[in-house]
Amino acid sequence: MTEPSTLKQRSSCPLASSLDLLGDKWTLLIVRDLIYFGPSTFKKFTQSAEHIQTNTLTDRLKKLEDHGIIEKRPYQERPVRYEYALTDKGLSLIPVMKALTLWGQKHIDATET
Amino acid sequence: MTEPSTLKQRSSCPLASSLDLLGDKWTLLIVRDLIYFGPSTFKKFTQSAEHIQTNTLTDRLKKLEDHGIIEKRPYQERPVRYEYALTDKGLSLIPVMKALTLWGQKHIDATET
DNA sequence: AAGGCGACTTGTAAATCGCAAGCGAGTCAC
DNA sequence: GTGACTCGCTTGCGATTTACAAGTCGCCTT
Repeated sequence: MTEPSTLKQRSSCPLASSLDLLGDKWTLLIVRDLIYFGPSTFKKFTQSAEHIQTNTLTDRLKKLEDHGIIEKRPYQERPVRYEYALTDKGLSLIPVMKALTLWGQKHIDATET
Repeated sequence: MTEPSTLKQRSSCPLASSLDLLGDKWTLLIVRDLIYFGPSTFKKFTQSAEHIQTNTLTDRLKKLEDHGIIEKRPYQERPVRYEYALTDKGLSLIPVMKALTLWGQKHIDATET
């Protein structure tokens, strides 16, 4: 058992605090998959176009779960299989995702919707 | 002279591409300072609450400039002093910042506006 | 009994980061 | 005209994080 991760906040600025939690190249991609395709498994995440590595995925899933953005639940027994799904807190990230997606479409070349 | 940085895109997803450019803990904080306080100098960036290191700052300023989000310009001669300011492309990040700031205010403790 | 699958864990090398220190051009005080 | 000071960086180095590859464990299928 690993201990739950606490958020190291660099300042009391809400933007900085958001970045402390979400500010990396992978976290929001996991959220994206959950928004677009619904609940997903460990395996499915690794098969998305960007090919996240398994150790990074483990780390991000744990962080997201520790902060109540996703929840992990078994969806079958024998064999136990898990899926990850967005919580309400996770769903509230949709506006953030939308803003970033729109900006990317408008300002970065070679993007498709 | 260092060569201009090109954007390494992991996929054609606009969200992923945005994260390729903006997805780290520092880049958007630089943009925040520019939005809140207007054009700023190298020194002033290092004095913000989160205390960015100078080598990281140099790297991010260059990246932002290379991608047309900020521009560097001398604001005085003798001695030459530089300031960094948002371009139109940079200003178009305001909705992204707003979304992230709102989310932080609502969902992360110990944040102040 | 052999092999496969899902969900991770481990090992290692490479890249990035934080922190401290130094540098070079220009200015000012004396 | 020499020493101190400021701004805008650059350099060195150890620590943390990441990428890539491989291995593990429990369960299931054949």
